[in-house]
Amino acid sequence: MTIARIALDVPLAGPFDYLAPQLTQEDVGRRVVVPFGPRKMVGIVLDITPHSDYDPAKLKPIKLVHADMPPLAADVLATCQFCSDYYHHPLGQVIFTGLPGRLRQIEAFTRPAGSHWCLTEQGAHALPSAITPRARAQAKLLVALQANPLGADQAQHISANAPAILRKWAANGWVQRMTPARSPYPHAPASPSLTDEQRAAIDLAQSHAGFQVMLLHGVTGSGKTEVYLQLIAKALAQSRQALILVPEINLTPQLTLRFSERFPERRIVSLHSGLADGERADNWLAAQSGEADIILGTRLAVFTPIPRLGLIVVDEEHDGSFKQQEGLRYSARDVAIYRAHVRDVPIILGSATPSLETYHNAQTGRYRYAKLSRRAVQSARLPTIQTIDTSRLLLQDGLSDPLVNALHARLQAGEQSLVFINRRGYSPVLFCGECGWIAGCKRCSARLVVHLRARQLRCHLCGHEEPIVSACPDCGNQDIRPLGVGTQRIEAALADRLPEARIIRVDRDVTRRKEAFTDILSDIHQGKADILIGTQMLAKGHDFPNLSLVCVLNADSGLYSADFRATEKLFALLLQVSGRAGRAEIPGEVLIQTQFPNHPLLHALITHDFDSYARRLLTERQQAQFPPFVYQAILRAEAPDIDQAIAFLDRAKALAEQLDSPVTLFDPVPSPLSRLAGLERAQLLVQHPSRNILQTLLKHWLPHLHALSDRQIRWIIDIDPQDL
DNA sequence: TGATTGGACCTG
DNA sequence: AGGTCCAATCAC
Repeated sequence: MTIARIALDVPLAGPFDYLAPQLTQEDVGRRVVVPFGPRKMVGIVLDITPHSDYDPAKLKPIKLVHADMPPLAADVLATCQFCSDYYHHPLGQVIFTGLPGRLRQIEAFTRPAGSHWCLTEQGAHALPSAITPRARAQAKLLVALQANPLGADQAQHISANAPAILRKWAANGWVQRMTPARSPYPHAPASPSLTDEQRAAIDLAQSHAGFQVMLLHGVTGSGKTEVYLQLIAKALAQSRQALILVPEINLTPQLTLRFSERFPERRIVSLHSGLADGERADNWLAAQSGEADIILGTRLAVFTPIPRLGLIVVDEEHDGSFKQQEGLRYSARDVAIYRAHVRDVPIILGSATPSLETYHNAQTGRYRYAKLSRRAVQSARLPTIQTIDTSRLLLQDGLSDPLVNALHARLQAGEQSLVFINRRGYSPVLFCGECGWIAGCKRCSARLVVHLRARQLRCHLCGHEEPIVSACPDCGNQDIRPLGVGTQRIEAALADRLPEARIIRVDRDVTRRKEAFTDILSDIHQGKADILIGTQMLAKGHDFPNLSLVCVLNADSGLYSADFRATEKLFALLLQVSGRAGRAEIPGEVLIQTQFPNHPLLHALITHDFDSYARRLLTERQQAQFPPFVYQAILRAEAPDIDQAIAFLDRAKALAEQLDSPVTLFDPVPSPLSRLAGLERAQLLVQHPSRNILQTLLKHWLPHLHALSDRQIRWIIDIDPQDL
């Protein structure tokens, strides 16, 4: 008997056995269609064996073996197995989170034909005599095709009738679609001269050929990307492929452009959730087949099969978006390190503000460490950072006079300013001064945010919307006020106080339309704005050459937060926003409004001293037994009633205590946002300094929880959680 | 009375 | 997860 063990996209411990006499060991990793209960499903072959533990009489034969995709490579399956074990998620579901959606469907996938047209051999012979001299468009097309393959837009440029002509020729077999070939000896344009630090970083990265992790710690503008480019060039020269992971979709077009300028002959594909299904599958297959040399993508790209993988780069490695917050809660950065290990290739983690985990690993010598401490453009200096003490100043709509004056000065000088406030909407609270009522979301334990222009109250967590009330629903008081400031309020206040300024607001409310963000960025680059008001969106990776002043408004909430990671995140964010100021020839200035100008975080920021602040935070973490000195897992439970959730976690905790493990089990507590979209949430934190001991407990503990939870309670485990 | 809705059960 | 089966509830 030939039995195939198949992984399926179901939340069950697989795999499932099927009769598959037509398959051999070579077919491990193949895409197949199998009957599963009353339905058909796509599966991935994990193994071929002669025996099954399952009742042989109940085995069903597989229905179909797809040939539209080569088998998944062993290292991809190994990476999925690792994720399944480490994140305690069913293997089948791990494998399918890594597959592009189109390949999860039962139907076979046909890759779209190439984007370019070229002459077939037949066409090269037949066409010159087939075209009458009077058909001028056809003659011009033929001449062009004899020189080079033609893109659709190029062809259209030659003649508006080109698509019809080409279709006719294709029907005769004279032309065909293709993807333009790359020259085997690409001539990359001359790269800029390197700083000593860049040179040293490149040397260090190449000092060892196989697996090694290197942290590339470079201040904003120090030229990290140039280091990536040089290392990628080296990998490509050895006929290898490179995988580059970036935090957000927003950053991919810019980076793709920079890569394609440097490697004009190479095929660069991007992979992220913003792509159309077909394009994503096509790009994925281009990576798998080796056609693509550079694969640039967000976290999901870490699972892409890459046969000639030679280098992995994780850019902005500290960024929270590398951790998936639902389903398989993986950290793409950590999975990438595992993958690099399996493939025995180097991996570069780049950041201006490394995560404390990574920084600690670099300090202790587990990772190699290269630092770029100076900006690559000689004349560019780090911005000067100053605080404005708001504990003794009157604020108007959240703005102090010195800050408005500074904005005014830049406006006069014809330079751009950025006002950073990490809160969208008009104001975060609607408050009744009479009885203390605050507008809250009915489904979440969150406050409703005032959106003045839309005349709505919105919950930023669940999306609930309701009209703004004009009187307090509790006491009928007419005098209810918006408290606090958001981007919209700042926009209104500045429009009022600096009426001559052209102001652009950039937050999720304005960039909801698909192309909006790109349009806004291009407006900013063309100097169509004097003042930018923005949230995090503007903090990350965008160069504004004419920007010389950055103002930070509401940083204080992160200074004394209950979340132990808040200071790390705030410090990274502030350094990043500060980096927006003065990238080119203009010296930059940063102003931070704060009630706590003496906070050590702000001191470190002013002196641009990441290292001593990071070491300080690490000391605190060690004393308090927080990551990276312990490994954590959180059991999160969700139920209609908070008591049910807590009761479940209590039982779970009791069960864990019986397992006699040295891990620390904390008491179940309601989650910080305990009510979310109508369900109550609670959580149980488990931690231990040894990753192994923690994992061993989880392995023995989690399987018992299925028996413990009833239908009302949903639970998940979050390994290495980002926020508590 | 049949039609609608929810939950238990199962998948190789 | 997603389907099927079955029984309790519902509108007329």
